[in-house]
Amino acid sequence: MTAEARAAASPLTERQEARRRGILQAGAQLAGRGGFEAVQMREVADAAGVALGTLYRYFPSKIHLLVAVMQDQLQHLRLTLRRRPPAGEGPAERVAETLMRAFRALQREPHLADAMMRALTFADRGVSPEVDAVSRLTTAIILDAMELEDPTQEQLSVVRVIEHTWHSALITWLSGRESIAQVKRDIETVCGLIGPAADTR
Amino acid sequence: MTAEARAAASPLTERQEARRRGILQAGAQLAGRGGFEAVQMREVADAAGVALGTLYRYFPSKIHLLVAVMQDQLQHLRLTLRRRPPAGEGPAERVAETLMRAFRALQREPHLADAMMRALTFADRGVSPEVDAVSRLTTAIILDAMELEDPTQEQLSVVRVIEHTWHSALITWLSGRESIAQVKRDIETVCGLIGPAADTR
DNA sequence: CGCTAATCTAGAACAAGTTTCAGACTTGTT
DNA sequence: AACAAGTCTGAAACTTGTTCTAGATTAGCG
Repeated sequence: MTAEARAAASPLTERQEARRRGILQAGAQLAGRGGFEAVQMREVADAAGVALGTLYRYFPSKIHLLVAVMQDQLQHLRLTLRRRPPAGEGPAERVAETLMRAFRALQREPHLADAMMRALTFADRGVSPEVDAVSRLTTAIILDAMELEDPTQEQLSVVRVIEHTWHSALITWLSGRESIAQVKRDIETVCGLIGPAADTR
Repeated sequence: MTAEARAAASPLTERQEARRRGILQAGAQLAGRGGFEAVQMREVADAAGVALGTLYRYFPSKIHLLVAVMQDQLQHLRLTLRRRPPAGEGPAERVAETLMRAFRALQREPHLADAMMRALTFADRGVSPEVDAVSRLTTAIILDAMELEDPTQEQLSVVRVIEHTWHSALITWLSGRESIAQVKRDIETVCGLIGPAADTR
């Protein structure tokens, strides 16, 4: 548990922490079974052994819940990547490899991916802080892969464009309008923006 | 045969065409006033002077309706662009100019933009044909700006990446997590993929 | 321990998207 | 003109996200 979470909201007790985790797990499980629409708040509450009102105290909407699930998944991904970092030669290759690894993980759980991505892009201003946390995590993962400490404005814009492409390509794939091969190509294409070697000229 | 297949096959009568336009206009008007959530199907039906069941016969869901509104807007945009094409020197400049013009138009109607974009990215497989039509229109607008007749696979992937960036940057702007200036920079950055003039690599 | 405030539960209630249905109206055909 | 098929209306019903309430439970504290 981070110090920020403690500072932002009043710290959760042990049982509350357990409840929160149970809710997240129930949500992820239902999402994995049937995607966004299968995550029904009454069922989540049931599966987590918690009253509906309590669920809403922890996560003020279905979108909040699914964005939190996504944050959870990204944290796992980041740890996995720390243990086995991408092995490409340049930053562009490493970012592409990182995203393709994430993509393959999502392909194994397309329903979960559907629920998370739909929630993320449908989120309105009321969920901005949470969506922003997800976005910062994604940025951090990409910057990790680039092995960049101190990005310039241009590099940050490139990273944003990569994130945009990543999100939108996933959505397009999930709705059946783009193939796995096309997503792969899109990722490789956008990674071309990173440039083959930033400081050779 | 499905209802859609029939609708696509058999042309609408005059009155039906008028009803359809009335519904689209009512939808766009409500969307312009209060965004996605302000488009309530009962109100749309009311404003269009049509029964709820009829509204659902023309547009089988709120998402379908808003995606159709978007298609309508894109068709207008394309005509406008035909009349006054972008004047940049290279394809990259012209695409950026085109997208920035569209962006400025959306800034004038942020609520409408919200309703259309949220519908577009939230659409599931059941709306794929309609979303695909919007996507093809967008692609056509970009290819128009590039003045490209016969794009290669690589060029098509670049166009897809531009579209992804365009959609996702708009969503991010609409939810208040990215500024107008950042969206502009993202557009210019991704247009860098088009390559300055003739590619020499 | 005993008190107070916060939290949790069960369940009803509400809101908006969607479905359904019986009856009225249009349209095209003979 | 008369009929059959399809379309539209008005209204109720159903679904699922969200809110609300009254009472039970828990946590922190003197």
